[in-house]
Formats: sequence, C-alpha cells, structure tokens
Amino acid sequence: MSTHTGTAAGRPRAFDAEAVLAQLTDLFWQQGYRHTSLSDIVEASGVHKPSLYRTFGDKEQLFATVLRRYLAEREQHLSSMRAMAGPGIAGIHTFLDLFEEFALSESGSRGCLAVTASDELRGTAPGFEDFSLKYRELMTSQMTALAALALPENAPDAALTSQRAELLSTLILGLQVTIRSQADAAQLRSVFAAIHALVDTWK
Amino acid sequence: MSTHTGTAAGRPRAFDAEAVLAQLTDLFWQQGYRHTSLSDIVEASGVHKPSLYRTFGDKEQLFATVLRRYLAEREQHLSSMRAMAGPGIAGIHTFLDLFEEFALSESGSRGCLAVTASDELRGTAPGFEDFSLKYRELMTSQMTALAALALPENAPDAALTSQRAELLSTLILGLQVTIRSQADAAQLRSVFAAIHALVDTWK
DNA sequence: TCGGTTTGAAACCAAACAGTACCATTGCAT
DNA sequence: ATGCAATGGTACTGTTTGGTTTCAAACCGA
Repeated sequence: MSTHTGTAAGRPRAFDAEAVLAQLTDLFWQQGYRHTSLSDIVEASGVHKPSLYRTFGDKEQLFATVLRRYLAEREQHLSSMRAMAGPGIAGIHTFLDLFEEFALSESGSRGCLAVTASDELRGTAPGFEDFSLKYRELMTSQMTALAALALPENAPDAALTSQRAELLSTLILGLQVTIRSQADAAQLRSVFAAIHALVDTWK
Repeated sequence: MSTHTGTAAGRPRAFDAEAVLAQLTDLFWQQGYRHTSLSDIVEASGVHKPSLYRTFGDKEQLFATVLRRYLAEREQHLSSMRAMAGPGIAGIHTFLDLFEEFALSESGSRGCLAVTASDELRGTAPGFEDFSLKYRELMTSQMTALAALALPENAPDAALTSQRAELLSTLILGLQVTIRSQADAAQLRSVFAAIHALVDTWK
C-alpha cells in the first residue's frame, strides 16, 4: 500500500505539477481539448508522456483537472471583483467595468474555457460532470449575490433579485460568445454600454 | 472543359445531395465537427467516401457547406418568426414566445451549430470565414429590425434601437449557451420570464 | 447497340494519435 | 557507501484518422 502519505522516497520530480497545470490551462484555452495532442502537451510543459500519465492520469483526466482548477480560479476572480465593486447599483456598474477590463485583456479575450470546452467532453466519459452547467451555476450564484446587494437593505425582494441575476448571468454568457467571435473592442464596449443603461433603469 | 452545364452524361447519382446535407447538419449538430469521423458520416448518410469527396470536397469543405446552409436556414427562421410576431413591444413578446417554443423543441435544444462549431474551425484553414461572427451579425441585424418596429413610427431613435438590439442579441447568445448546458425547461422559462420583464420596461 | 462518362463500393495507404514498456538516472533512507 | 524507489527519456505498439486508388456497374447520347 504505497499511499502518498509522509515523505516521498525515491527521486523527486523535476517539475512543479501546479505550474504545469497552469501552462496546460493556457494551452487548452487557446487550442481546445481535441485539437491539443499529447505531443503539444509534452512540448508546452516540458514534461514527458510517462510522467504526465503517472501524475495526472490520461488525457481526459488531465483535462478534467485543468477544468476544475480553472473553475475554482474563475470563482475566486468573480468574488474578488464583486468585493471590489461594493454594494448598490453603483456596485453593479463597477463590477461591469472590472469585467469589461478583464474581457479586453489577453486571457479574457479568449472567452471562457468552461464554455468552449464543455461541448468537447459531452458524452465522452460517463460520470463526467458537465462543466458548462457548473460554470452557469457559478455565474448565477455570483450574480445573485451581486444583485441582492443592489437592493435597499430593509427591502429585500427575492423575486426581483433572481430576475436581475438571470439577466446579468445570461448577458455575461452571451458576452463570452461575443468575445470569442472576433468582436473588436468597440463592439464589446458598445454591448457593455447597453448593459450599463439597463442597470441604470434599476435605480 | 466539362462544365456542369446541360444534361449530365454518365451514371446518375443515387443520393440527393441536399437531403444528405440536411442529415449531416443534424449529425454535426449533435456530435460536433471534430468528434464526427468520416466513418460516422458515411454511416449516417449512406454515401460512400469517394462520392462524398467528389460531391462536397474534403471534410472541412463539407462542413463549411453544412454551416452555410445552416446559417441561411437560421436567418429564414428568424425572419419568419419576426414576421409572425408583428410590430410593437407586443411583437417582441410574441417573438420571445416563439423563440422559447423553438428552444424547447428537439432541434432547438441542441443550441446553435454556428456557435458551438466555430471554435472548432478557428485557425484551421486560412480564408475561412468565422461563422460565429456571421451568426452574431445575423442576430444583431435581426434584433435591430425587431427593436426598430417597437418604437412609435413617428419617433425613431437609432441609439435606443441599437441599445435594445444589443441587449436582445447578447441575451439570445447567452441563451444558446444555457440551452446547451443541460438547463432544464423550468430554468429556461425562468430566463425567458426575466427577459419579458425587461422588455416590459420598454413600454 | 455501343462508347464514353460518372457513379457506387470495397480495399488500401500513410500519418497521427493516445497510451505503454523499458531502462538508465537520480536521490533519499539506512 | 549502498540498496530501494520513483523519476525522466526513448522507443515502441495498436488503433483510428482523413484521404485515395481501383474496378465493376449503371446510365446517357448517338
């Protein structure tokens, strides 16, 4: 029973698993899952195939790990943007500004890995969670939290909050598609302006 | 110079090219481009490989043809839904109802072929149009037409129209992602209800 | 009827793929 | 020092892929 408890005996591995996952996240993000061969992975990470298999399992398991990491990262990012934005309608505007800034950045302009990649894994391995569903749930819960803070404290309105949250999360999902479809900065800004105008009617 | 003018000499083909394209549209729609092998195509269409190549070119060209056909079909569908819906804010509501009905149908519940497939062709062949860009343009122009008819005839407002069109088209793109991500009917209806409420504020 | 042409169908091909067996190398524990 | 354990790296395998060659059958025009 060689459990991985305690100190490891034998030769220590020469690569940082976490750093490799980060590199491969970028690679999959750019190329997609099916379009990325194991040779690409070996070349990008500098880690050879047997080591990859020992550490991460087969290609599918590796990608699942990458996706899980990505989702956790994304959730943290969204939460921190919410925290930065603060409460009230003004908070939503600020959040949108932060999101727009991210959308125009290098990694943001690649859209969302979970959205683009979940299709590729659909129906592949049974027991595989649907990551685009998870991403949508994540987005909805984040937007619900954001919308809840935009109401007066002594007048919560669950129905109104969830309605606004659904609009915001659906708009953001649509933005992910827009971002990925060669939309230039001006077009993106225009969409964000329209969303700002919508949010203003919530005052 | 064997141009395809006049009557064809030789053995007539035993399959209907248009019908085959329709079948393959469904196939690609379900499985995606990369996940569909030529064997799958042969099996689904009943047409053997050399005939496919003679008729449609290689796999990539075949898929491009399928996508073009799909986009034209989609445009026609959207236009007819707009025509059925009629003018005014009420027209937008009716359009949304029609779109919801389609989204819950069998083919509608597969999302949008152009959205899910454009990723797969990205950076493959140069000179290849970006179909998700085309789809977005199509959606924006359709929504602009819909929004323009929702204003009083003697008070056109181009800025307001394009703002509403951008919201609607982004929401619909987001819906395509939602549809594809295992969302059940209740969740979809809930999003549509939120959009209806938004449109009501335009009265 | 018969020549030319295009089809359908099967076998075939080279390349790329994911995954593995093998072995020399490295380092920790004793 | 030395044996054990896990590593990195190369070479290999069986399979699947997209695409082609080959050939007999079917049809049209003259």
